[in-house]
Amino acid sequence: MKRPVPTIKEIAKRLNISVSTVSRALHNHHSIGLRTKTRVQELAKELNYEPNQTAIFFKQGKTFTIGVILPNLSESFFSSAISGIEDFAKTKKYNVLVGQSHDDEQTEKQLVEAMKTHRVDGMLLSVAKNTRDYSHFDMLRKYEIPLVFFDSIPKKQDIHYVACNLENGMSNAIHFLVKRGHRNIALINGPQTIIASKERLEAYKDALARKRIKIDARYIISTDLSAVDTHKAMEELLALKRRPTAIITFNDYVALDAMQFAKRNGVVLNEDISFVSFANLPICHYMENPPLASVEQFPYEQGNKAAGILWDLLDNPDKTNQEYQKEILESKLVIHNREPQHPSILQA
Amino acid sequence: MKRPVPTIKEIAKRLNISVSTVSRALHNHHSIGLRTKTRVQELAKELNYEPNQTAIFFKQGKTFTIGVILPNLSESFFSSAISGIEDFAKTKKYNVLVGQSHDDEQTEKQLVEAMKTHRVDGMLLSVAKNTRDYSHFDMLRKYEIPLVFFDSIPKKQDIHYVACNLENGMSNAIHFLVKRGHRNIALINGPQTIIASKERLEAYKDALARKRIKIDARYIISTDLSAVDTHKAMEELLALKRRPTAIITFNDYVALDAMQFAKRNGVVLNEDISFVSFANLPICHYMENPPLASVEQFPYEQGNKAAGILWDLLDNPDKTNQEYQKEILESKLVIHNREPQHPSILQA
DNA sequence: CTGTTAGCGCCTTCAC
DNA sequence: GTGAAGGCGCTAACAG
Repeated sequence: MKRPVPTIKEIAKRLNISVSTVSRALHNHHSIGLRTKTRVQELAKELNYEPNQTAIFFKQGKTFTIGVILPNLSESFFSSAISGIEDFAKTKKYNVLVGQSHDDEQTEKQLVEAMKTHRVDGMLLSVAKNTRDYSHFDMLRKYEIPLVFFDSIPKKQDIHYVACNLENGMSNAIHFLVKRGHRNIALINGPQTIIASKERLEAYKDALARKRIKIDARYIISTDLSAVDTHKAMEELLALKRRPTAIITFNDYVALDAMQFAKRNGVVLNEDISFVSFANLPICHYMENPPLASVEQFPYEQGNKAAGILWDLLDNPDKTNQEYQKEILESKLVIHNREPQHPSILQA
Repeated sequence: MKRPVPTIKEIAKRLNISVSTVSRALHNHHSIGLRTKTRVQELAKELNYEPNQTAIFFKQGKTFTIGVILPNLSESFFSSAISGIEDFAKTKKYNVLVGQSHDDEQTEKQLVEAMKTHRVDGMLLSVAKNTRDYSHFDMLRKYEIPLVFFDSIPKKQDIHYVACNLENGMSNAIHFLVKRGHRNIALINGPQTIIASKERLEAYKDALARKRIKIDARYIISTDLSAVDTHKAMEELLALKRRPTAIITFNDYVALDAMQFAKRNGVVLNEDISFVSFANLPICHYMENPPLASVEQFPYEQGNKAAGILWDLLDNPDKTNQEYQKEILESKLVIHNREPQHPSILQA
């Protein structure tokens, strides 16, 4: 025979006072006499009273939950980002619902739908690689569910977002390489359909131009980021008469694939060809010949800021469809040293 | 001037029928005439009616949300596990709340508390490395919130859990090494305080015994899993007169640290000393000299099964404190080939 | 200072 | 086949 879960009603009955008094007493409302207040609070403690959140969610029309949809937690970029989000959410007593789109548009849409149904107060989203249609984002707007993008941003007006400007990082990267005597610098880029590739490409061109280095179209290759495609790209580059002496890759994974291929084809890594990439994965610290440097994109900070913007929107719902907040972090080139930065460990 | 969000009340008013009729019509209740049913459903569609989940949560006293607390999403083990959880949850229309304890007991407790407050229907948890006190788990039991552990299990009776039996994997590993002629096989283990270390140690001893190899205490070293501690362990091992020719490490990260140290000290990896580890990180595929093999612990499956058990408990709440469900997967040795298994890519 | 009351959206007896 | 009414737990407007 278990006692029913205590409610304010229960407390009220036991104390022969009204529920509203109990409610106010529990909230330390000033209009409640000290005597009753303490009586209520003591009984509440004694009964292990805890407000029923579902009732409060209902009443307030809020769930104190934000939804986060991102491509893939297995990428350290995103697991860092979610830490940034989580840490912010914690300070605001918000909880975090996650969903992985696995870079699939359909899955992304389903997740958006599921989270809308669950009535999250707002959402953070990093767009899946193959998402072309943005109707689910418009839908959220119609429902006035604030949405803040981070890292992977749709080509779309009037959105809130946090992203990392790659120009600076790319410019640093080129500068770094040129200073080391490189003039033949290739770029293994991602698919042309995604914004991130465009940005890299433009930054690459700009940076070379500023160094007065002529752009060679054969040095610029788009891939779908798969290992095979990267290998093909490398094959092309290695076959060139004027072989590049340095290669900048879309991200560290691509760099790994590229380097693996190069090595198998007799290239001495970072001597014959130097590599620089984007993202700065922790595993680079374990490699014998990691890319010489990576452009850091601050995932933790992006997540954290995105959550901050969302928080701001939740606070001022009117803003949601008015002023669009954009936050742009500056990327930065990180020269790799070989000392291992230990990734957080233990898996038991 | 925006219309209010449509409710069944609204629909009822417009159709001049009662809310209960609307409610039943929307649920396809048999006692509702076809005419009214379709009228209701059409209007509902037209108004874009959607039931207010928070109201339903409230009414049903459920949130259709499960909480997942794990040490660290940055470990690929856990990001796989969460995929397993997410995939299961999706089939049951459950959502997943996540929290990272960062292997800290206090954080873990706070997360448990926060999720309890949020009224998750149940929780999945992988215990933080330094958690000694289990009062938060008992607390959940008192609140009758079902809890299923996975991977990292507390030393505690009467719990539901999914774990991976390391015996098989360890036995395979030893067999693998012995077959290659090794007799001097060391173990760099984790901290003695955690169960996972104990399991490994016992399995190691058993497996050696079965091979009739005498156990040398100097071959067994406990570390706190940090890089420095691993390096120290390696130093000790390398200093032995009878140097080990093979080393089994607690996990891949430890293996990486150990190998890095060994290499710097002139050891030719996997020739002078062969390495075998636990976990099978994807990055191993990119290494020039990865551990020869890893004991796979099936994180996706563990997460998936744990979610399944939780689902079962949610369905039969009486079970929660009665039959304790334990699911034990068999670990398996995976011989590394060098072909890259591409980790899911893109970060833009 | 405290109590009364209404109502959030939905579901579910119970009654017609 | 349909409607009326009550209630889930909590808050807040209004009334003393």
